[in-house]
Amino acid sequence: MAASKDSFGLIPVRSLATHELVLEQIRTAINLGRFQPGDRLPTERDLAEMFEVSRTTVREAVAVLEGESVIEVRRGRTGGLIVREASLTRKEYVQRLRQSRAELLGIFDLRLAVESAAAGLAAQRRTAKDLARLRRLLRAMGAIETSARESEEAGGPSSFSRFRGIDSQFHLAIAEAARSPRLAETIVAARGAMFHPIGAVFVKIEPSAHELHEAVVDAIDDRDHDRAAALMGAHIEATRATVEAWL
Amino acid sequence: MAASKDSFGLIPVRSLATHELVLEQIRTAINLGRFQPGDRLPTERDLAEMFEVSRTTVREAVAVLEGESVIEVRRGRTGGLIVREASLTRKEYVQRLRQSRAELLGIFDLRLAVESAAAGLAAQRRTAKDLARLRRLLRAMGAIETSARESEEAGGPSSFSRFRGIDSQFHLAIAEAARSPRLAETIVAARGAMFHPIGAVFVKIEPSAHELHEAVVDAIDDRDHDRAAALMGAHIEATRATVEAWL
Amino acid sequence: MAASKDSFGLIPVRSLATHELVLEQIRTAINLGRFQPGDRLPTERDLAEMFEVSRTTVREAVAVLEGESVIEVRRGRTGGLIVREASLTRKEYVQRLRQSRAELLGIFDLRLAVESAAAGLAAQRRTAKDLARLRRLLRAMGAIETSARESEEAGGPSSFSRFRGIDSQFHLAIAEAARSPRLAETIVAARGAMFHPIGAVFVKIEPSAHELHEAVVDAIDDRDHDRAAALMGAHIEATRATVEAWL
Amino acid sequence: MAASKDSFGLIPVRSLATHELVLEQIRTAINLGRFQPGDRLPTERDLAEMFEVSRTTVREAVAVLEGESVIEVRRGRTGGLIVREASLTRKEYVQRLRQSRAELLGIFDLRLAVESAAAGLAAQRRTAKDLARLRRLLRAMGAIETSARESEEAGGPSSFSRFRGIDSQFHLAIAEAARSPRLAETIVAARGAMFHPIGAVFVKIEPSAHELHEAVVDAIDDRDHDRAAALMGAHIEATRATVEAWL
DNA sequence: GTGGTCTAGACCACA
DNA sequence: GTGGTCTAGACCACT
Repeated sequence: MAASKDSFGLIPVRSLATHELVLEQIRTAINLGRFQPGDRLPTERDLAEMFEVSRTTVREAVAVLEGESVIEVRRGRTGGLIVREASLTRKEYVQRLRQSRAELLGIFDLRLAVESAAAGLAAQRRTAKDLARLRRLLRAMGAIETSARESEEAGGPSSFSRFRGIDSQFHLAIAEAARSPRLAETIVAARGAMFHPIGAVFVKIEPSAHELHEAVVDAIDDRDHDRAAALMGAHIEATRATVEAWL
Repeated sequence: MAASKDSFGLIPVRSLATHELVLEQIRTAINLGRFQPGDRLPTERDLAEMFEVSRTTVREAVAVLEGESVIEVRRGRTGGLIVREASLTRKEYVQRLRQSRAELLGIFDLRLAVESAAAGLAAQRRTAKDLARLRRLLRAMGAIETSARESEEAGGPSSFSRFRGIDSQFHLAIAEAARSPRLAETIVAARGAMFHPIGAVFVKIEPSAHELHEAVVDAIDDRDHDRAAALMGAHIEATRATVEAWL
Repeated sequence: MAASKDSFGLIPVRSLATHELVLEQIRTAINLGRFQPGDRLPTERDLAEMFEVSRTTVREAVAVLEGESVIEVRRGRTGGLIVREASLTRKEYVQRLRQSRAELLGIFDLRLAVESAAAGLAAQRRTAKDLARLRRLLRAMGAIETSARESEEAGGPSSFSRFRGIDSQFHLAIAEAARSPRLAETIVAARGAMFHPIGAVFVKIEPSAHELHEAVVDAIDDRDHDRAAALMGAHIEATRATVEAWL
Repeated sequence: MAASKDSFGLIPVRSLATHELVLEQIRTAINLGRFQPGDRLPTERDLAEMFEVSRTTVREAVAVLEGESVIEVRRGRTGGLIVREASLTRKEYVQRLRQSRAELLGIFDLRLAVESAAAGLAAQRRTAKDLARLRRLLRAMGAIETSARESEEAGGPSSFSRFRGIDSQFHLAIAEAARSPRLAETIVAARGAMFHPIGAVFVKIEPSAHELHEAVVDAIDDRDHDRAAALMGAHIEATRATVEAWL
């Protein structure tokens, strides 16, 4: 990125093959919790249609994910592409995370910038519908947290996983309420990048998360730009601290 | 961006050919003023090395830029790839800008977020060397502005063009001082996107720009995170206002 | 051609790029009817082998032909390079022909010289096999003419197109029977040049053509040099008259 | 030229480098006698201008000709590119000719076709000026023949060489009088090809040549198409017979 | 098994 | 020592 005197900021390019793009989208969707362990992905035929590519290309991506044990391919009438439970232990994950520590913490600089800004803009530009959606997502997360606390181990990882899915939806809903496609796009990319080294890891729900989520939504409700931005910033800083503590 | 219920946020992919990536990098470098009208780009062989691609691939990109009259190709020992003067009149530019008005203003949401954050982080993380570089760039911009004011027409567009080149260096220097590669990358992308619909247009230097630049650097000098971020925000808002006024 | 005193007959040279040579051969083969509308050209790999050039070079020629809508490029296993129907109306063709009237009529001087000579030599040098081939081609042309007359519109342009293909084969078969490579080469070049301004135009079959074709073959059968040459001359003069009438 | 069933008449291409084209033009001009032994070629600078190429390219061609001892490069004020005497003995030439016997005789088929046709057309289309030029060339050839006969060896090869130069001019003058650029072009190419394997060989002047030349011009003068064509045909057949006798 | 793209290296024409 | 062109081989996306 540095514009060193001789290179004029021109840096090596690498063209991503179509199946790599498909792979990344599916992988990110799983990492963001849009597909939960046990869920079935759309059929290859549908995926090909969504991505506007041929089935061959989808199959190449699917083959990689199967090779990584991220999904399981079941044949026959009841078959399909099934998302598997994350197979690494938490210890193994932390191991992997440490290897991309700098990268991971760096991403928080970006998230802090764009998600705070998005929360601020959302406070100014949100519609009643946006607000209703945020409240609905808050309730859903609350329910998961409660049930998780009650049966400490019962749902275990699975409840974390569901939490992460809804958490992602929540952050993206704020990005949408900010009515700024570029900003939203950057947020998605940053979140995707954050989960990339992690995979669909089970994340301990940090205690403050739910409270801060609610506070952000209240600020957005009040159309208070600065408070919304500040609270979102605090939330992300708290997450950064939690992650940093693991490493 | 919207994760509509059925599509799970999966969107059509389009693999960018290597030569398209090369094209965009060269185009952006010109738009950011890293190459001025009359400048020679690196030779095709050097570009190929920088991008880590074959000369063939570079040539495909070069052919497009030549077709668009962005560069001129001269043969022989004294030849090379020469950046041409922007050929559109200001009126024609404004015309074109209007067609991408929404896109253009949307980019400012992103710039505001990431460049303010970068300025804030720069205040915390900058080295003495970063500071010296910023001061140097400020002086260079001051000199251009002074000479431009004195001889209203003399340097004309050319002085604007040089100004834009240094202005870009200034903003990127702040991004670097923030020590956050992801943030810097996003800033480069946002600035590149901003100039995309514009091309290497000559831009009226807004009066407040120089003062705000200096104020930002002073805040960075003082290691004052919030003031640096706020002033950078003000600068970008002022630029947005200027652009909006044209449209 | 004039050897003006000062220039010693030395004229500017222009090196034809390999892909231009490839282009002209393919274009000429289509114009001569060796490939009919709807036909598939050999694959790019096969063309490269035939021309003894790299696929890259073939592709440059293919790109031009696609740009001119002479061929259509279809991808995938069932794809290939498909010759398209000529898209101009007859009126448009005549328009274009008029612009190269002098060039076109001039070519007939050359055709008259070389094709008459070839017919004469063929009468002297032909083998039984040559003769059988000529008779076979005569029958094929007769069949097309008959069917075209019966169903005035049915086959329409398509029957003209097939006729032209076989007509070309007929004339080249005589050139081959003359056992003179230089002469044959010149005949091919002249016929190619003749069709160049025309493209794969549909040509009204002139009434006398078939009779004269038969008479020429009879003379060749009889080993009558002068009669063969004279009849071929008459045939070409008749064609010239037909073309001249359009202009 | 055979359109073998599988190859569709498509044959290997070979792109001629610019310096090869230059080389061939200079070589042919020498072979046709446009430049005589001892003559100076135009300067490299002038040749570059005539051919519309750079001096470098001319120099490459010149280097080859020098390497073949066809010309001699003299430096300094009195220098230039000097055409040398043919250095092979007649025996060596005949040796070389035999190797291209078939090629050589084949060329006569083409010459017979196009030069007879040109003579015929010249009879129809010649102007008074064309005629005067032909008569002038006849006289020049007559003068050389007379002087050559008188001093059998004196001028020796040199008088043959001059004869060949004027003979070429004569045949090309007829081609021009035929007012058919394509035909003229083919004649030049055929004559160039004929001399190619020979080089600037000294040719025994065949006895009948002068008489037939005169007879052809008389026929052209009388506007007698058929007689002109027939006599030119006879002349070329006689030349073919002479050449065949050597082989 | 087609066309679409890329690579690494080479030679040429030009100034 | 620049851009212009070609080669031989490879992998990819599509049908």
